[in-house]
Amino acid sequence: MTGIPPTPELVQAAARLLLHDGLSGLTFGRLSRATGVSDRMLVYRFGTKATLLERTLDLVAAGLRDQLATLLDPSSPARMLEQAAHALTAPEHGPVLAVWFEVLAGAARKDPACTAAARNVAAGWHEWLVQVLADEPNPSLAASDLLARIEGVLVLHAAGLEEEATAVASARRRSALDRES
Amino acid sequence: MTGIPPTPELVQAAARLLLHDGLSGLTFGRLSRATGVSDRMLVYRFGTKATLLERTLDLVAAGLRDQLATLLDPSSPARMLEQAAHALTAPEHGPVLAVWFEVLAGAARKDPACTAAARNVAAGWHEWLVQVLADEPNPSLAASDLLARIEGVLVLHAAGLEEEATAVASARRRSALDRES
DNA sequence: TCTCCCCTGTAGTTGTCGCTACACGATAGG
DNA sequence: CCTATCGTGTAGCGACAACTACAGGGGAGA
Repeated sequence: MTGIPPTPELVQAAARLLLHDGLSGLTFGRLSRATGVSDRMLVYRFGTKATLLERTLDLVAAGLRDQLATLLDPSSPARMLEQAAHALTAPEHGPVLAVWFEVLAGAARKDPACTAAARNVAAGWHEWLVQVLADEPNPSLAASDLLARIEGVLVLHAAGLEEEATAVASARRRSALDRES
Repeated sequence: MTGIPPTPELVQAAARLLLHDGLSGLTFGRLSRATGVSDRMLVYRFGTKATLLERTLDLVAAGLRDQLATLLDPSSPARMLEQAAHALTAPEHGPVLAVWFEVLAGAARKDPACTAAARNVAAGWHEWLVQVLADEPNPSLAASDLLARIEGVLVLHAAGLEEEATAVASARRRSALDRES
């Protein structure tokens, strides 16, 4: 018995809440308090908590996908790892990374919404990188390799090994990726 | 007003629960139901939820640290990435990975317990890899690089890019790590 | 004008959360 | 033997979760 679909502003407010408070912090009650819309209306519009999460994750995933493209300079593939690491480890991206890790955790537990969202983001990134690295002998592998390195650096940084992370990201020795370009 | 310290069996039961249900699934109530110990007694022994989480994370972190050492063959550094990826992406490690990502998410949000646990695990892994890669020109950097690659592959796998993950892990072309050894 | 249905608000239900107040028995020191 | 502390149980607190029952209000069609 779900009513009219939720307005985009509502989903954006939910996304803001999600980034601020994490997956478990996104509740009807909090969203109600944050927007002034009564929780009853939120339930009416979204129907259920699962779809609220789904819509919100879709929006956040779209944002994450776009983020890489604006952060990286496609013209110098060899430096994209450094650029990505430098940009994404900035403090203002902490909440986004937190949600990303939470989604990965959900995916590791086979949660359907998280699995879909994680694949959404990762596949989008990979696809974009394949475009960028089209000149490589094996663009798909190069994209996977670069993506894995970026993610690895992010994990190291989140785990508190900041210096090791930047060292890996900025290593000037020729890497497999450099050799291929 | 905390009483006698919790028994190791209690913490182990908490760790089992944590792996099964995630960070938010570790509650006094559930642990009570799982062990038969009344929740009142759990509160009495642990004092507070935070210390319950702390003790449990300590135990899980120790397990995670040890896990790599038993999974990898130090005699062939060039294959450790492949070994780690193959072993850790097995289905039975799903819950452990989920908790690992959850802890990373907490660390990204500056949660003290998660930050400590994440650094605990990552630093332990790094330290062990430095020992193993002592013959490299730059053991610390090589260890960071390998660790980042492993984590990156795990992320890709968790995000549903299984093929890309195994491709990266098993790429037979000479990598930076191979050249250094 | 009457009616009907979509939208919205009030107020609940049921459950779990972390945590506490308090009473009771056993045990151990004086 | 008295007392006092320790360990344990019962019961409950207030907050919050997702969700529901139900009563209106108000515009649109007959």
